[in-house]
Parts: sequence; C-alpha cells; structure tokens
Amino acid sequence: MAKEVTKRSENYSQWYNDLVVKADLAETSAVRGCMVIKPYGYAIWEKMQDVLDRMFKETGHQNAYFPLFIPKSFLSREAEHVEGFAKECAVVTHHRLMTNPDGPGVVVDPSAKLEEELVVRPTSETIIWNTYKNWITSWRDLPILCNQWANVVRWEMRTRLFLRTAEFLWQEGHTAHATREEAEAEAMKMINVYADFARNTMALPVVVGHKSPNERFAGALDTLCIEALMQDGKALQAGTSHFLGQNFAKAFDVQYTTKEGKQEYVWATSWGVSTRLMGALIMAHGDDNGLVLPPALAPIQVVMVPIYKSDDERTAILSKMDELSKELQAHGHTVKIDDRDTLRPGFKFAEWELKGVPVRIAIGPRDLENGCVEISRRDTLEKSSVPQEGLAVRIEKLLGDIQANIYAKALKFRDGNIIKVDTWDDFKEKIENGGFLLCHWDGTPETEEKIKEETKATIRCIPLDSAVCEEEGKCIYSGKPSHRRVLFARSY
RNA sequence: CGGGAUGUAGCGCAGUUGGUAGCGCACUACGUUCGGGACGUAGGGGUCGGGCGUUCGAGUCGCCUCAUCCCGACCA
Repeated sequence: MAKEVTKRSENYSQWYNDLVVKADLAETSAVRGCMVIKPYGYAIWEKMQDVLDRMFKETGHQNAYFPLFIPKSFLSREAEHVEGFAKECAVVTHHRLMTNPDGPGVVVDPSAKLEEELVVRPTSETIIWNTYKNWITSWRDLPILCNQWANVVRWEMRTRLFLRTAEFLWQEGHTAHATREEAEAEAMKMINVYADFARNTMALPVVVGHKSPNERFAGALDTLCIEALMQDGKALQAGTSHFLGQNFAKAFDVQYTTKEGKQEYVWATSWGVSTRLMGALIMAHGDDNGLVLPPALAPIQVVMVPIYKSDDERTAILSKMDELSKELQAHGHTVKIDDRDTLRPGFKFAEWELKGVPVRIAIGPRDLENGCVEISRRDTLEKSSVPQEGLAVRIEKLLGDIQANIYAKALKFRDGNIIKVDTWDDFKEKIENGGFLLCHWDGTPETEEKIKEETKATIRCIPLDSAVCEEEGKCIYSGKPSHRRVLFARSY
C-alpha cells in the first residue's frame, strides 16, 4: 500500500482528493457524480449524526421521514423554489423495464410512462408542506418541529467528493409556527445549534451571518448560514437555516384557526447540514501526514500499536494492551488494538496518522520492562514516554487538550485571514491570497454581481457580530455609503 | 453546453518508423525481518474502453462511438 499523500502546499485539490481516498473515507463510484462513503468515513458521519441528533432533540425536535419522490407539480407550486432547483433535478418518467425486442438487455417499457413525472427530491419543502397541510388545522397543532435524515439528489455539473456530489446525505429540519416571530426565532436558534456543533464538536471556527439576497435559498425570506475558512483560503458554507415566511404555507394552502377563530397562514423554517461537513473537517484540519480528527468525532480515539520480535513478547504486550484498553474504555474512550501480525510498526504509525486517530500508544519490550508506554498525539505529532499508572486519566486530559488545540489552531488561522479592506485595488490584490475580506458594500445585488464577475468573490455572509461589522463607511466597489461591513471570499 | 486532455493488469504508468504486451505499487507462497511506511526468491493476473475500416499483420494509422478528468458555464 503506497499511501503517500500529495503535499498540501503543492496542490491543495489533489491533496484533498488523495486524502479522502487514501484515508479510506470515500471514493468515486461507477455512477456519474456519486460517491461511495466507505466504512471509516461513514463512522465519522455517524458520529456527527449522533451529536446533531441529540442537539435537535434537546431543542424539542422529532425525527420523521418523507418520500423520496416528489410529484413534479408540487415542486412548481412555489415559483422561486422551482426556479432555483429546476436545472438540477433527476426525473422519473417510467416505472417498468422490458426485455429488448431488438437485441440483448432491457429497455424502458414505453407503455409504463408515468402520468405525472416524479422528481427525486433535491430538498423536501414541497412534499413536507403538502403533508403538513393535513396535520395543521388549529393553533393547538403548532408548532410542528420535525427533522428528517435522508439522501437528496442534485444533478450538479461538476462534483467533488463530499463537497458537491450528485447524491448526498443530510438532515433537513422543517418547522411550522403560528407567528412570524416564533419562526424567525427558530431559524436563529438552529443556526446557533449548527455554530455550536461546528465549534465544539468539529473544532471548526465559523462565522454566523445572513446571506445576501442573491445567495438566499430559493423560496426563503432570509437565509442564515455558518461559513468556515479552509486552509487554502477558500470559504465553505457549512450549514444553513432559512426563514421561509409564509411562502410555502401559501403555496400549499396551510392555514390554521387562531384562538380568536381567524384563519391565518402558517410561518415556516427549514435548516440543514450535509455530508459536506466531512469535507469541511478534512480541509480545515488535515496536514501533510493526512487527516486530523477532533477527538469528539474520531471513531477511534486511541490506537495501540504493539512492537515485538518474538511470540512471547507479542503475547505479553497484547495482554498488557488489553488491560490498558479496558481501563480506557471504562473512561468512555474508544480504543483499537492494532494486533495485525503482518505489518510492521512503522507502517501502522503512518497509516493511523493518515486516518487521523488523535492518540497513538505504542508498547514495546522496553516499555513493558519500565512500566511505560509511548504516547503520540496526532495534532502536534509530539511523542512522550509516560507511566502505565494512571493512563486513563492522562488520556482523558490529553483528548481534551487535543480537541481544544485543534480548534485554537483553526481559529488562529481563520482570524489571521480575516482582513479589513477599504479600497477596490486593495480588494483585487488581497482576494488573490484567499481569506475573508471584511468590506463595506452598498447593499445592492448589482454591485455584488459586478464584484463576483471581476474577482469570483461572493458575499459569504453579513455577519451577526455587530461589534466588528457595524460602522459607517463607503462601498468598496461603488463608493456609496454603507452602514456595515460584510464578508467576501472565494468559495467552494 | 463550449475549450482541452485521457482511456493499456486492482491502482499509477511506459509501449519507438505498425510485427502479437511491459514497469512500479498492490496481490499469492516461502524465508529473513519487526522501536517510523522492510527485503529476498518464486508466482498469479490483460479480449490494450467499444465498433467499423486500412493492412499479410493494429495497443500503435483513419473514421465513428462511449466513458472519465481538467478549464469555463452551472451550483444553498
């Protein structure tokens, strides 16, 4: 197994692809634009799911499941929504195949044409609001706070593993509320759940803000997002939460009777994060040796590698590892003993580093004799020899340190790459180096569009953090007055 | 849908003026190794993306076709 990964600094794209494949996270499939998520990659995704699911439930949400197929007419009920998704939909037109009358194989049976085509969901607002109509009649039925874990299909022209695939896994929350205020509060609450998850679980610093009208979700009145900065200086949208107003309620005629007996349209939100978070994780923390996983998401937190020559040594070391492993597991850590007899220690070290395991413990005859183990941490690659005594407590602290250090490192990088820019010439120069540019903008879509055309940079968000952003100034492009700075970047 | 490229072993590639298929890694067996990606020896594995044509003979030349990748366009 030649597992050398391309150097990050030499070719970031290739480094990313190499890493995804060689760390056993995912690979391209025979199906155009689709991805196979391999067991190791999926285990990380499952960890993300576990934490997010718990957070959703703590905020009062329940899981449900809605159909994969959406009748074409549903999708077109909301004008902006269909406009936004029409160009990337997979459509089912028939329901049967037949043996080919003119040769081998099968062909589509023309007699099995569907009366109405079915669209494979690119997102589920329409099918869900068509259902919510049946669930809601009174103010007593509100709010409805549902989430679904599902796959969706968006037929993108160009795809990249995890970041943009034709099919991807995600969760989508869809809520219905009696009042505008309640729905807006829900959208804000959920973007903060995402921000919390990104920072504390993924060790990923994010900026929370509003999308500009140009970048808003199709059918939303407001889109909140979390934006992260990757190590090549490009921004990545890591999650969104939309205030949908009454657009979908009106499109699907979802009204409820108020306490006063009046008919009112329901207010809506939707919010989602996807397997794209895997891409964010890889690009935010990875290095030339491979993946770097925050302990909170590592399927294996501690790997033990035995070093031995004879069978007797092997037996003794594995027995000691078993003992230590039980102790660590009792403290709630996931441990793997790499007892493969066919590979040498050096190979195993490199392989587990590639896979991003936070802590490695090596034990050889020397350590056995001295009552020690060798501990190596993935984030800094530092090695130290420590006593076996009290190992679990030491590891617990170390895992916490690593989680904090990975975040601190990413935060330092991110903050070092947020730059205030006040002139157009400076903007054009600085954008070439990547990073977030904090600039004044006159608030018009036309200006935003021009800036995108000339520099490929878009407004990633209008940050909520008013302390940093709210000040008077002049638009970077048009020179017109502006009341706050917004965040520009090139993005994935 | 435009511009460019590539399809040869599981992966990465070489293959000259056309002469019947090769290298590295991986794989299998045995042995020596084992504290940072081991080495030796011996093996197995191919309708050269597909089709048609030129030729005594095509991985190589021509035409068609399919697929993939890159740059655009597209993209929450």
